[in-house]
Amino acid sequence: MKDMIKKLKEIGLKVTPQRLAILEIIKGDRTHPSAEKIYDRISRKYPGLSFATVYSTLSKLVGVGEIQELDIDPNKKRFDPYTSVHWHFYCKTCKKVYDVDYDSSLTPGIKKIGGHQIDSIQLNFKGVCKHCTHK
Amino acid sequence: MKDMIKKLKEIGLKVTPQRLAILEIIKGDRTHPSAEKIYDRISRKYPGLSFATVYSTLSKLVGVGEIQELDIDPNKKRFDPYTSVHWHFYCKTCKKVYDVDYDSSLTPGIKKIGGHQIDSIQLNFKGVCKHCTHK
DNA sequence: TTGGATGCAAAAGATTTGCACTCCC
DNA sequence: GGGAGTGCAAATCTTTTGCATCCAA
Repeated sequence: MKDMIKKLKEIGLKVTPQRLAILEIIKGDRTHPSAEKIYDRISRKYPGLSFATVYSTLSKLVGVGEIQELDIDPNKKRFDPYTSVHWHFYCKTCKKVYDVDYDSSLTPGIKKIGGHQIDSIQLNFKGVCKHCTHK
Repeated sequence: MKDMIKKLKEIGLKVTPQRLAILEIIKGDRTHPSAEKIYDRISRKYPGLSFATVYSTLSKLVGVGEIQELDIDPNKKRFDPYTSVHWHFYCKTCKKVYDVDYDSSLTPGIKKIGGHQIDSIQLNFKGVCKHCTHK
C-alpha cells in the first residue's frame, strides 16, 4: 500500500482510493486483464466505481510506462503490469494471454527501424495453447 | 481479374462482384487498410455494398490465409494482403502502418513456444514515424 | 433449385465524452 | 479554494447478427 502511494506520487498523480485499488489489483496480476476484468474485480470491493475512472487511470498508467497496453487480443485491449522484457502468446480458443520468454537476439536496443523512431516493441505469438490442445 | 476469379474458386468461395471488388482493392494495397477504409474505397464504385459483406469476406479471406489480420492498431483491425514474412511499424501520430524488414534470426520455423502451438507471429514496432518526426 | 451471399438495420461490445459533483493537495 | 478526479449516462466507434431477398453454381 505504501508502495502504491509512493508510486502515484512519483508519477505525479493524485492519490485516490480508486487509483490505489486499481494499482493494487493489477500489480501482481499475471492474467493480462482487460479493462472490464479490472473493473469487475475492483467493483466487488468498491461498489460505485465507474468505468470512466478505470479507463482514465489505466490510460494514465500506460502513459507513464507503469503498465503496458497489449495489442494481441483482437477484441479488446489487455494490460500488463510486468514491464521487463518478455513476449506474449494468445490462445485463440480460450483467449488467455501467456507470458513467453523467447531469446531471439531480438532488439537488444534498436531505437530506429526504417528511419522510424521506436518507442515499444511487441512480439506476439498466436495459436492454441497447450491446455486447449489437450482437450 | 482472371486471377481473382481463380483465387476465389481455389478457396472454395462463390464468385460475386462484391468479392471480386474487395480482392481487387486490397491486393496491391500497401496501406494496411481497415475494414472501413476498404468499404469506403469500394462503395465509390459499388454503391449499395454493405459493411456486412465486407466484414464477412475479409473474415473468410483471413480464415484461408489469403490475407492477414494485424493486431497493431489499438483502435481497429487492419488488414494486410502481403503474406510473405515481414513486420510492421505503427505510427502513434499519423496512425499509418509501415512494413519493415527486420532480420532478427527470429522464428525461422519455430512451431511451439512454452508448449503452445504457434499459428502465426507478429512483430510490432510502435513509435513516431520519420515523416511525423520531421514536422 | 438451393444453399450460400448480400443488404439493411438493429444489436452488441469496447471505449470515450460531457457535465455536475467531489475531494485531494 | 482550485483544479484534478470521479460517477453516471449518453454518445461514439467498430464489429456482429438476424432476417428477408437474391443469385451463382
